[in-house]
Amino acid sequence: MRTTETLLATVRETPADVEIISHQLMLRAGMIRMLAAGMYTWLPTGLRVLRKVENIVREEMDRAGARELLMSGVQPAELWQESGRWDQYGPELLRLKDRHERDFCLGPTHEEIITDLVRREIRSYKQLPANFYQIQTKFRDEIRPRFGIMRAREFLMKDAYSFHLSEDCLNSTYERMYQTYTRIFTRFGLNFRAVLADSGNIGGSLSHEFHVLADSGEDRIAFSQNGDFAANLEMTPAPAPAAPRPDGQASLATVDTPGQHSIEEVSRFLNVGAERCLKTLIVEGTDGLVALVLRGDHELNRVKAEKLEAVANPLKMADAASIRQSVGCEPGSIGPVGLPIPVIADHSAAVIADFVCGANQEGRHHTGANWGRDCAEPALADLRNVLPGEPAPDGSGALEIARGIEVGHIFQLGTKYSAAMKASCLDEHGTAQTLIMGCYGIGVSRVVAAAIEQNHDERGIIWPTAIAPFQLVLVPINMHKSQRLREAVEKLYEDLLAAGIEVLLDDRRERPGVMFADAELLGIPHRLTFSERGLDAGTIEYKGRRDEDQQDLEIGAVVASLREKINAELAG
RNA sequence: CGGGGUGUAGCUCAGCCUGGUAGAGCACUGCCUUCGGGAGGCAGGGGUCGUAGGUUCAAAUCCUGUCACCCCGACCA
Repeated sequence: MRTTETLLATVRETPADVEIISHQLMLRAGMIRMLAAGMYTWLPTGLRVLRKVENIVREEMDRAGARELLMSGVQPAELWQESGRWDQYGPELLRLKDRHERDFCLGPTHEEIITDLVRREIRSYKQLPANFYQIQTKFRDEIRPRFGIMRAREFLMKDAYSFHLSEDCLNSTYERMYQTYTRIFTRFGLNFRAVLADSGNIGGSLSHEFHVLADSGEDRIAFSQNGDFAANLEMTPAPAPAAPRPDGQASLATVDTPGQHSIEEVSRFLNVGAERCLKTLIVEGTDGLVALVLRGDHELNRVKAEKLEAVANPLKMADAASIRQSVGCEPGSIGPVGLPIPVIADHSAAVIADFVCGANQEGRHHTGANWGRDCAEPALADLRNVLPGEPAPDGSGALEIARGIEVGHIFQLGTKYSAAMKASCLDEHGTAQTLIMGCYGIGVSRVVAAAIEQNHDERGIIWPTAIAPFQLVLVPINMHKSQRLREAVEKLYEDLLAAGIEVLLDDRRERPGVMFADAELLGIPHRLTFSERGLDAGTIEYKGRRDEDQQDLEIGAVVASLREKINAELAG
């Protein structure tokens, strides 16, 4: 393709108000433009990347025996009412009425539609297992769309749904999808990890998330060095305390701590390590307020807390007014001693003796406090996030914690939808059996943003070759001044195309600096610079996007050399 | 939805406090020079200052409503 034949739309300045790097670079590289909150137009350059991602997903899904179909983006309310989700889903489901006042919604996901299709079309166990997928635009009316394409309201998703008559069969397809996802993200050329995920409220079901590792990721994942253990941080059990609680030595004292509220402040003020202080968080419970007690240097894990029976789900921190009412003091000076509400302590908070905690009076703390003596023994639970270096729960070594962007999620659904919607089929005995389902999602458009988060530098994007908008950019220097150069460039361009290389010829009458800057911003992995000088020497300059320096290649060998480099990268 | 912020040229912003003829840089158009890392000169085009109302002789500027967007909190691919 020639630059003059497309809409390059690169911009030099970073738009204001744009927070994350992938969003900035997608705007600057002319990949997307915002239409409304969380809704974007994909410009030609961006669409090329999106299609690359999409095609890899499609190839691998096909290879795994899944069949592509395409469902309507607008869905009738009846099916959602049948599954019960019309009432459950909430405002994230964008509802609309047609001219006959019939209810519809914009599809945020397609379980209802596929289940309806399958119950009509599949009648015999001989047709199973079946796995159907589509690559299609989804709409979720997010409370707060942000980060550009990363969390858009309208986004492109690959969603697959599998159907089975036995758990074993589901497990085997699930495993196949796990392998397929691993292949897909490997082919993208991204650094990723599959982790065990929260299976939510659907009892006992297995679920894995696939994360692209990037410091800007919103999720935290924990994994052991040898890779045997990998889970979302919210799902990672904290290790039990190494030693039992020692006997308390100190006696309970009350000290003035004027204006000291946070653990850091109190710990510094009293010159006591944070691990000897207790952090008391007041949350809404199922029956009044509940206190959650953690070691000062530990962090509350919301998901773990939510799973406790006594704690409201979703987790909600109590507001200052209700704390004042039931505890009689401001947040920041609260502790378990004399606290008039139920106390649940994290295991490692419960083995500390002679601890520091709030005295439930503004500006005062206790020192030398002890469980059992100064306050009741607390209920125990795992409430905290694990820390880097702590042992993995399966004994596979020390844990590392990294940030990730969730780009894929596979899930064993069981019979949640098939039971509600009466989707069954006959088994080999002629008996109707409720279908067992799995579902498998990839955020296709999010992959594009995640790839940029993981691969960029101060000059712009650095695409992995497999998903780059172009594999190669050809930059002629002062082509307008030399007919001889123009002819050589055109010839080379044709040869590269003939060799199947996706090449962008920058045929603008621009100065070299402008073309170099745009090529780097666009993140094209390979660059050839062709000048009259090189023509005389019989060479062309080559530079990889990550390279420091250029190197000269013989003109005659350029096409084969590039073909080889690109093939090697695609084979990855 | 709650809290905070911003709307002035395609983009980045100044002007607003203290009301008095709408500005700069980049981008765009034309001409000249320049030509291997985002060139320079000259000449242009382009804004009912988000929007509706109010105060005033006079509103980008003050007041009220409203809309949009951004940032911080509960969801998810």
